[in-house]
Amino acid sequence: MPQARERIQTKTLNDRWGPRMGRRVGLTQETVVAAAARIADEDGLDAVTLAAVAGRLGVRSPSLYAHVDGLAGLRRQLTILAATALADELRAARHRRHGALALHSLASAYRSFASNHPGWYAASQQAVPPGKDDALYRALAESVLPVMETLAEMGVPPADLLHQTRAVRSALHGFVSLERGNSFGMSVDFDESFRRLVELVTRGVMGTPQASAGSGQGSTAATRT
Amino acid sequence: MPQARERIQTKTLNDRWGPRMGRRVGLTQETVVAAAARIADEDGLDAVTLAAVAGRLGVRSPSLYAHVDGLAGLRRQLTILAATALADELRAARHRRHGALALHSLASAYRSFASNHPGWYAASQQAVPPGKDDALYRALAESVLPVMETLAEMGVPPADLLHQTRAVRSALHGFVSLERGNSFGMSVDFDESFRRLVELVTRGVMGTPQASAGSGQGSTAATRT
DNA sequence: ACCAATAGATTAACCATGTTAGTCTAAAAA
DNA sequence: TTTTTAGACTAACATGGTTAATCTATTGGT
Repeated sequence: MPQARERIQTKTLNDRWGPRMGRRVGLTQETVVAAAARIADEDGLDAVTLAAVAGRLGVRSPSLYAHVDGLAGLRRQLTILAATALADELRAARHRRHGALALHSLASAYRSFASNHPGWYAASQQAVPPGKDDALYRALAESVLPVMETLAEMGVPPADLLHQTRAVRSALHGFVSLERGNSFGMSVDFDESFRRLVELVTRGVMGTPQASAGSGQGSTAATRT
Repeated sequence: MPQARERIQTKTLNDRWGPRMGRRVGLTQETVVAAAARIADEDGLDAVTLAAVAGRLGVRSPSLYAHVDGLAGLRRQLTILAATALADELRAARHRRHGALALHSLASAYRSFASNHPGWYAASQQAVPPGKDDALYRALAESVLPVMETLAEMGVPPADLLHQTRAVRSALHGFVSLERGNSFGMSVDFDESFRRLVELVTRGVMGTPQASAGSGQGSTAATRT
């Protein structure tokens, strides 16, 4: 039986087969990133490891490399997904609202997103690696756009738009980041603090007494600020 | 030569001695944390690993356990060191200044600290683990105190102090975090943006039109807000 | 000066994670 | 049906954290 013998020979090199060695299990990039996203929200962004994702999908870690470019690639995809989700929420919050009300709604949605999806929020606010990565930058820009549009619609002059957008983002991200990081001692009245912060920022944005005649870009195309 | 033989025998159990096995090298907790601090600033907070610290000190990783409680303990110590350093800077910035000028100086020092010591800043703003850790909390509270004192001296009523302190911290941390994380697209005019943000916040804090008669704590003892 | 105890370094070993290389086979394509 | 390929796998290695057991220079007592 040369054939049987050969089979045995080839198998002996590698004879501890699982029940479905080589069985395709139907992973896609979306599946993998979705699993990572669930882990991020449930166990924190730091718990997003290839091992954990593979474990949840019933697969071994190296299998993920067929769908995702290692851990770095997976985290990048997760950032894109998270930024896109945040952008959607912010857009929806702004929908059909105007002026200060739009800004308040936006701020509220921002904080809620971080509360409902802490892992996604963390992913969406990760340090941006240098080098141009179009898809990543576009997704991040999308999440900033609603802020900029709201301010523009509130009458912030183009020359101030960039600075004011940065101010609003700073306030929102700062508060949410400190709150999520448990960095406010004494756990009282976070809601009230946030309400006041948003009002402070709203007043500051609507006042806009300084213009300094800078060169403002007229359009609000998807550009990161 | 029985003596020589015995030496050889005892050595054969373990014959790959480095040139100074067991030689005490004079490590202390301070030395170890200082090495970690240098690495944090030079290569980023994520580069602070036991292996890296040990490597810099010319020592093997397990040796660090005599001085520091594992990686978690090391990072905790680093946070304390960083928060203390930040507190010192903020205190100095406030020194002999009053009103809006004090706040501007404080804000400037805050941003400079993050710029000069990115690793320390990151360490000082880490998510705070739950459970009471007195030394850690005290160090973090120290770094917040100058903000609170400045606002109190500017005339913010006690009932508003906690909220306003949170607002200022949010704005500062948010801006610095986004700036450090390369999250502001188009690298123009960060200084101008920061200047405006600080002025916006200053106006908002000095206005303080809402008081809502909350129960303010009269003293500004070292309490985290 | 000697001796015992200790502090602080070491190696060894183990676990988890990321990654690459090579293998195998079910599924897709020819 | 045969061939090719995509997608799973094991094996092997690197890096990092951690514990245990060991050794010895230092320290402190006699």
